[in-house]
Amino acid sequence: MTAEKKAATLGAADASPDQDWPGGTFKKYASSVDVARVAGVSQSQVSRTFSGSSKVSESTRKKVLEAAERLDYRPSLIPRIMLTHKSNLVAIVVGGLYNPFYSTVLEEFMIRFQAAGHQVLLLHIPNDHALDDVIPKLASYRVDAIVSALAILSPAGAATLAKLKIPVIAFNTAVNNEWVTSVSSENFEAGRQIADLFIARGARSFGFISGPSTSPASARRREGYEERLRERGAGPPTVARGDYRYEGGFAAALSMFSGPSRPDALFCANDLLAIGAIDALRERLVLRVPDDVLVAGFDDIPAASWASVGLTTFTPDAAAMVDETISIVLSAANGKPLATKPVVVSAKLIERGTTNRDLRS
Amino acid sequence: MTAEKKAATLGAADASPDQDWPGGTFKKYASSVDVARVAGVSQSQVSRTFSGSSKVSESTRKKVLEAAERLDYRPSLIPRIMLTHKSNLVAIVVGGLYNPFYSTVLEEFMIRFQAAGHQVLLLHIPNDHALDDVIPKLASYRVDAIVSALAILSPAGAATLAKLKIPVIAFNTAVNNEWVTSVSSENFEAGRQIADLFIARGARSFGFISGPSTSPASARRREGYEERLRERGAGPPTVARGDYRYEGGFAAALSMFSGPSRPDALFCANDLLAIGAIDALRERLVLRVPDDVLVAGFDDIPAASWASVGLTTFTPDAAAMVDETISIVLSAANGKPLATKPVVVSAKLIERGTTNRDLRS
DNA sequence: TTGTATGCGTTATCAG
DNA sequence: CTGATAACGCATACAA
Repeated sequence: MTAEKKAATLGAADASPDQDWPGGTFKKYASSVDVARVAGVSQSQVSRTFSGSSKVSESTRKKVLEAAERLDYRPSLIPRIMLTHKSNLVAIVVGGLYNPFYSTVLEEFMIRFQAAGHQVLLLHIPNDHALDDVIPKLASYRVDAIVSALAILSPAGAATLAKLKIPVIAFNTAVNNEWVTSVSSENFEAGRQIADLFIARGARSFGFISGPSTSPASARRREGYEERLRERGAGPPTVARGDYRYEGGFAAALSMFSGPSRPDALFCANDLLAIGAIDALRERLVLRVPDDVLVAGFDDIPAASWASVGLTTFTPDAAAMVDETISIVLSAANGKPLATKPVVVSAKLIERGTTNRDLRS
Repeated sequence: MTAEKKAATLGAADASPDQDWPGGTFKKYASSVDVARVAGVSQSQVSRTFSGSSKVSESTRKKVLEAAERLDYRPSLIPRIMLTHKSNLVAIVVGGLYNPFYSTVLEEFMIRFQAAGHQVLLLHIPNDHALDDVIPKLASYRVDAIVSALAILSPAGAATLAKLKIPVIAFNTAVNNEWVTSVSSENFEAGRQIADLFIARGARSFGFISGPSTSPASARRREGYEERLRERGAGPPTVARGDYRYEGGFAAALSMFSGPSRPDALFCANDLLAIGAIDALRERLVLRVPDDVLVAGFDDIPAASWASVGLTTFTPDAAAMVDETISIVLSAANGKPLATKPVVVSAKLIERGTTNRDLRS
């Protein structure tokens, strides 16, 4: 009876399998069964024609292709996911796309994943706390792997992710556990390097504008900076807290330079903060950069190399980081266990005009 | 026999349904059947417990939840897609995330779609030509709708998309057809407004730096600008072609001001171009902005309001555009036909220091 | 309230 | 080379 009914239904569908019906029923997609009927072959042959692997006679192939064309048939990937337990879906979790560093990296990821035959499921997490909201989605769509491109990912957040038993690659945050591997840039060493540069350029007193208090990257950069300053016999830096945004850098610089200690070198946890600080210095405090204050950032966002900015900063080897991440994801997606050792990519110091008058355009 | 075998398999799985097996077999996710067995109830009851709608006795419910917890069970959405023909997946197709305008909009979309219970499948298209590569993916994952946030979408590209018979919303590009609706900002009128502003600020000769030649938005902005200049009795603007990027604006300004005609007002098709042009003017040509040249852009990206930039520009009402897009997508996802009339949202002129000395910080 | 049976659109296996 | 048929994991109509 069911077969009967189906035959009738599809008899009608033959002519127009994806149109409105009198009753309002709407058959959106033709299935391989529909195509098979129109082509006069078995459903298996349709499947084989489209999967390409098996061999199908030329005549059958032609019939199938014609029917498929007529019916606008597109094979669905959904059933395949059920069979193979692989969705070919990779989740990328992002926080602040306002930071050009992350949007650039995201774009790079998309391009690379697409090239590798994976699709990207994009998720947004405003803060670590909201992680719980997206966890269910991640599992429900059976994503093969998760890339966390969050500026902030706490160990607790990482633990939550690990419960999913889906491989997680933490991009730019050095957290690790059984299911979480990290790919991040060298932060501590960068802090040390910039301290040396500042001193070489003649600075005597130092400042630091941090990211959010919960950012491990910001903390590491600061630690390296402070350690090296200590080693070189300089006093500890004055510290103000920013939020990784332009406005935060602007405000932090304003308050820092309204205080008693006015550093003559300022390291900021990222470029947006640094640009905000420079603007506060130049436009509001009428201080000259680099003549009165040296400034450096981290990320090498496009604006850092604008002629009007010329910001000394660190270029994380984003290409290498993306490469590493992709290869980890691909092997994880192939079922191989995660290599648990964290990957650390070095960041290269780029000196521009904000620490060197000779480099001003 | 099959049942026999399955029982055996799952007998083992009971204890550890998602662990490595001696043979290397790996059962990643527990299914509702597994949970049912452990809980000692039928699979239907598990389904009912998790769908929430039907009524399940408290005792059954508790047994199911306990078993699910033990097995780390997460219902899969995949079968549901097969049943309902709705994936709850919305594809967002992006091109240049290097433009902060688009990355900001993308972030807004993600937040809104997630709140509405949809997931975002992100696709990248470097150029209109590459559209064909992603079309199959779009159909294969049975996305409910497609949002095209491409800076450039040709009518031909739109036609290609339409063949999918999936509702498409073209964001910021005014192309339309049976399956493609557009939500874009008012471009022509903006061009007219900026012409008036330039004239009011005393400009006599005019320039325009365009986006890529294929960008309809750029073309419309230019048309409005030229029309109004003509109406006001000014000569036609000198035109140079950029590419929507900082570097393009920089180079275009350089070449334009090396030529015979040096405009004293310059309208750029977007903010990145404008900022590049300003830097070329100030840093390389030693011209003052706004004293020697007035400059305006379009998009109101964050950098436009930086103290060091202070760019006069147009704010597209991005929130309203996203709102409109979301509501179209949601109704389309509910099976309603597309309302085919294009939506146009006005953009608001924001005057800052690059056209007005009094507004310099 | 609970259990049984069926279908969704593929791929894979196994006979012809 | 081709065609049946059995899964995959869930939702749901139907029977109990």
